Amino acid sequence: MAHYPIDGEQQQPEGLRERKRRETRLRIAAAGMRLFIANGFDGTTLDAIAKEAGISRRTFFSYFRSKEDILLAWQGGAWDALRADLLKASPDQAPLDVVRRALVKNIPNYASDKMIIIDRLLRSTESLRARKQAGYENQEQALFAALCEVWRQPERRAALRLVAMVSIGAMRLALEAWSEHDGTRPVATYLQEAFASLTAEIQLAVAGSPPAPPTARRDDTPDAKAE
Amino acid sequence: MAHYPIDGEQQQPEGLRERKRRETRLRIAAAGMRLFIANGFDGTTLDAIAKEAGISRRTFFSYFRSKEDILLAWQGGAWDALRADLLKASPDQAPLDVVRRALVKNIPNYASDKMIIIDRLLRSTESLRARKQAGYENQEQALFAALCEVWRQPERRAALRLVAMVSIGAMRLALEAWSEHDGTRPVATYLQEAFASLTAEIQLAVAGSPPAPPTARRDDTPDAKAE
DNA sequence: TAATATATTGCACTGAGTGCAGATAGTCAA
DNA sequence: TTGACTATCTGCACTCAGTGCAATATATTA
Repeated sequence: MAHYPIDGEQQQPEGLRERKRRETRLRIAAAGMRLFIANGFDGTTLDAIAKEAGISRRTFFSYFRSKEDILLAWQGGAWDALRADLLKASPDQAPLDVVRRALVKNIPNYASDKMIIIDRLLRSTESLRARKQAGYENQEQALFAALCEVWRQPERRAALRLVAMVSIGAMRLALEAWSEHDGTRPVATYLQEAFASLTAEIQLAVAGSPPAPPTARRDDTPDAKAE
Repeated sequence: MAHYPIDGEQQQPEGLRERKRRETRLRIAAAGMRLFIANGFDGTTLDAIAKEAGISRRTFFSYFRSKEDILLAWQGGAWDALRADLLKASPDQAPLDVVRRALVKNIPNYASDKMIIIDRLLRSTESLRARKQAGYENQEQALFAALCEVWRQPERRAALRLVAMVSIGAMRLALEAWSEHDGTRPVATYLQEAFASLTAEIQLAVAGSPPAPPTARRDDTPDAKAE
């Protein structure tokens, strides 16, 4: 749940202890990254990272829970700005529109230069790929929670859950396409296209479907009767 | 990619070797499941599983690549029927409608009795949760591939990708809700509601949005200019 | 039955992650 | 500045997942 950004500024006067701790964390993250890029994720041992960062192997685990966490720590950051934008919205607007606008505005923060490198590393191992996916699910939950703060009617919760799913999904596909093209076009373009394409497909489905009231329909076979 | 089902029948006359191999695999999977349920996933060692299944620890790895794979092997199965239904569809129909119908018809196969138990185990550990998520992404890819076989126009690929994302996402949320309520209502209900709710939200967004041609719009800020 | 292919096993190894206890260093009050 | 107090760092020993290798056992086929 805690999202430990790599660098986070604080306003309280900071003791020496806290400063060193922050610096050490940063140093470990940087060392890990350097080694991952040089030798790959699996080719980098914790001993190597600890040595590079100038700490003992044991101490590593008081900063990161696992080797994978180093990589994941480089991912956070843009969420706070996004969340702030969402909370500014009025509940009169359509949730999906609000999220779309907020995402389009903030997605460049997600898609920085190093993101492509991190992304490549995240693809290198099965368990990392899995964790990356899980990260999207966490963002979905966070987005859902934020939406619930704006649209407070309990009867809309299910719909908001869907909106969160669709939005994070669109973002994921946009980032995927962007990363695949090495960031030649801006991410926001892919994202806009995704939302537009989604709308088009839904309207196509509504048009081609039997007269469809906005509530659940009862055609098709609701129970398992397959062959 | 290979989806090793727990039990798969074959038509070729089966040698003794193959039969024993199949039986052993099944025995390991069952032993693992029994122990996971009794002692939890983390509380079950490979030694224990090997002993329970009557094999050596080393042999385990010639049947499963990891402890987690045991759990994931219990998940496959329903995909083939779903795929067959999809390939029957005509390209004149709306993709999203086709997928919705196919999913509603086949989802009971996904949501069997033991699924709830497996699901509970999959939630127990972070890395398992991550793998479960990754599983959905694989299904998304598989669904996308199937859709591309029916709607062959290359210019629709992006839209089909979106349809796959939305559909698997809706399925995921439906299964989640179903599992959370211990399967009291049929899964198909949740799924229908998800699709209906999704359609409603999109139409809400289209209605409240500035006059929106079906292609990407140019309002909002397409490039990084945030604060 | 003999020759060959494949499965099983034990052994030794690497590497991630944890518990514990002692050393080290920052903090704060007198 | 000193001296308690507390958080952090470290080494050590341990568990467990997973792998490479070579020897053995079992199935297949001629």
